Amino acid sequence: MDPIYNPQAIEPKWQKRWADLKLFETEADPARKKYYVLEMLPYPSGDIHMGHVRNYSIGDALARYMWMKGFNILHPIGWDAFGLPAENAAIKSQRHPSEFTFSYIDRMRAQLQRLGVSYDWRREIASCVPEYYRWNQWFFLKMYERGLAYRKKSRVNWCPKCETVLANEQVVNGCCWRHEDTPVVERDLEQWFLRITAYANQLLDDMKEMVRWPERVVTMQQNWIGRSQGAFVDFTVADLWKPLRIFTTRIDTIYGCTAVFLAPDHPLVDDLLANSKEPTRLRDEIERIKASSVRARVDVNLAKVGANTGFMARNPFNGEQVPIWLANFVLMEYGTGAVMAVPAHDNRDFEFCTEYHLPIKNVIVPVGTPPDQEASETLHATEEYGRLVASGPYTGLKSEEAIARMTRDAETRGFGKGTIQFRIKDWGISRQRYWGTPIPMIYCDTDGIVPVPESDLPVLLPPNVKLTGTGHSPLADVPEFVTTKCPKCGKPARRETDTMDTFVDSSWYFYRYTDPKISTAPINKDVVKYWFPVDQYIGGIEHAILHLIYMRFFTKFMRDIGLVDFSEPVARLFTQGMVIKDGAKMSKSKGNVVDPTKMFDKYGADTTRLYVLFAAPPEKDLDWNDAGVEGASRFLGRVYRLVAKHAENLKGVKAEALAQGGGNSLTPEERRLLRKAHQTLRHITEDMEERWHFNTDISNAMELVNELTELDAAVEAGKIRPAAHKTALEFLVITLSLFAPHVADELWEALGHSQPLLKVSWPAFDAELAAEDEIEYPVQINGKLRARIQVPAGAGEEEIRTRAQAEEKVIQHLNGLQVKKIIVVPGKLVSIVAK
RNA sequence: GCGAAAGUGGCGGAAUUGGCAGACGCGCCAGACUUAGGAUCUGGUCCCGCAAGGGGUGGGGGUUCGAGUCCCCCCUUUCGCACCA
Repeated sequence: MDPIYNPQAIEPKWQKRWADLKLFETEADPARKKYYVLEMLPYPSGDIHMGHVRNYSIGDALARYMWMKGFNILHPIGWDAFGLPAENAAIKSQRHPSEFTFSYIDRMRAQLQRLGVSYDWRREIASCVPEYYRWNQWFFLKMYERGLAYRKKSRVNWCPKCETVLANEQVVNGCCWRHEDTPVVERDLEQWFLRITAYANQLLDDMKEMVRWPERVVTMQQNWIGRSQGAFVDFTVADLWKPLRIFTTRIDTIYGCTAVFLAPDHPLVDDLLANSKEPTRLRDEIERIKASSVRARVDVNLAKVGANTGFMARNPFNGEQVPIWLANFVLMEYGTGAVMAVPAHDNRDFEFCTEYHLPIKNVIVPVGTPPDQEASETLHATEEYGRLVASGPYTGLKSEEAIARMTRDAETRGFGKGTIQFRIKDWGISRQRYWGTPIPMIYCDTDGIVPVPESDLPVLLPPNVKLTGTGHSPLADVPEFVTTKCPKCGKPARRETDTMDTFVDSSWYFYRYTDPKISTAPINKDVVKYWFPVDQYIGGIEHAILHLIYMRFFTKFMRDIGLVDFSEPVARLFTQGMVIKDGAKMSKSKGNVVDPTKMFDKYGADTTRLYVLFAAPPEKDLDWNDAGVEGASRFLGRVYRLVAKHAENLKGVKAEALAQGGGNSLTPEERRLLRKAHQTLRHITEDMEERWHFNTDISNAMELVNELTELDAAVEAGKIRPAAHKTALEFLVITLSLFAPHVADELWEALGHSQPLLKVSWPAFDAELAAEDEIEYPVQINGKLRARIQVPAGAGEEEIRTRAQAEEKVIQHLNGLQVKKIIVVPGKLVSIVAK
């Protein structure tokens, strides 16, 4: 073997060997236990970045471990290939987005293959091919059949840079998720929506199955879905005899209601205007409030602004009339767009009512409050539950009781009902762009909206299209696409020209991997049954409430149409940290990008992977440091030389012979080396099962290398026999194969093996060999470390105590003191309390 | 404002259940080999102190024989949500 570590020769050699052996190709096999490792599929942007390297290195370490543990592994990769960047590049260069996309895929595939990840490349998918996206259309039609896809005109988020609509999930701090400094503007557009709200309750309830998901992600999804239980109550607009429905979660405070607040765009506002005695003033006020309303907000701490409409509303519980105000903080999109103002028990209402000198009426007191203190002055809102006062027949009830009873009474008396409101909205999927899945719908003057028949799928994206990026659907400019026949009446009709949000593509792609070529259905049910659920999904936290909620929604829908028989697709989720350099996320605009391929050229893929896993635990952000890569490179060089030096001699040696000897016949040096080897194996085995602190796994491997280096003289002196030496070296190579697989296979071969490491079973560590035979006990006196004693591992507490007291330094420090207590913690330390 | 996570040497980080703080690596210092070193190897490296010893995990308090770890208060950073009635 080459005496010098040369990754540029080793890595291509093994990548070719693995491919020739079809090492990573797997099939469903009901006789074997399966394990599905999934990493989030990349967008083909042109080049892989360090985030990809990190993601796939984590996944590969796990996949290779599970492989060696004997599982049948599904480990696929594909391309999230539709989307705006390719379209924007196409506009600039007047070429077709598919040119960019496919050439980028080729380039990134080559880069990924250099990384040497254990993918079954036969299963590669790209979402931009008709064989894939026709099933997006199929899912859409199935949803349409069931009333889960629908079209409506609504106010939508529009990104002026993307020139398209965004889903709520794609709006971040009022700005576009892809353009963080571009505020989203509102437009009223006819849009297609997927009724994710129909699954809101299930999306919440099924979280009980997501026990192996990061709590953070579960919480974020809970907040996003935002379920809240409350009641509608119908007030009446006094002069108009019109009902005005409000939503509240605190019906128990309704006797403290001193006003009703309307969103400025509430439908009743037009009525009020028409009947107002001072319409001019009111119209001005409305404009003013709209301008400062929550929806148009740029500032985070928006001041409360409002205006009195001059109208009154009647509270159905007590018949009181309260003024109707417009308020800038009331959202039309949530509840009913109208709220009752209870300034004594809601902070926002309090702030508003104080500002506009509206009365404040206290109706809740803490449960133990004596009667004479009930009428204390209100200086701030108290939002806690308590006991009702001044609340007619409900006075004296506790909040919980009152909520139940008042909701029931509102129902029986016909002016309200209990309800559950969600914060999550339906998923707007129409995009006014070209490079996406055409929405398979047809508009006919006679028959209205008509779905494309399933047999006519796919609706193909026309290849010849002029891309201008001017904010209307490019497909509308392609007459041969737009013009079609109505499937019902056969008369000329027009096709829908919007395309789907690309998050539709990624909502079910991981099912497709199990049988990527099937042409009769989106998925092969039987194969899905074998491979699912995904055992481990790995990706960035940024998808916590985008992709990761959409894919759950899709799975529930797939279950309801009989494609799958479970409700949650992913058993365990891992969210990796970002890759940071110089205190900021790597990005072209900041100029702090480290190009992985440059690292491959300079150090090799193994070193790059090893460094990325070593520099930080995988869930934390990773601070990139060029000097650290040098360290990883040096380490692999050291390992290589260590094995290369002895490989020739050890080739024919059998490793197992000594390891099974129970330790008795070993020389002290052998004992020491094998102890370290088994300790390392123990640490890494246990860590792979649960913790995944690859950084400490690698540091353990480094310690083993240090031990091997220190004991090298003993090897040469014959104090360590070849079998023991080889065992230690093999453990090192096996554990390294999870993180640096190419060099590991090279060394494994040099040690005389013909099968690659993936075919080797993960060895079991020997707890006896890993155990220390002497333990060093620190001895503390009054909490201060005073001495260390060596005690045989089997020693009892009494012996440890005696030895500690006999220690010279201990005697010195106890001089003149009286021992009160001696605490012996077996395996840990001795603590002496003295006065 | 609400919620979550975090704060440990010059740097990345380790300490899995309350038990020797700083593993491992980077950097730095010294030495060896060398024509040379940005290769390789060896030793050193939390702070104060010659030493004995003392101090030390954002700050302050507490529980405990013993606290980076548990409890209370405060500060800082990052992330998520942000008028959701």
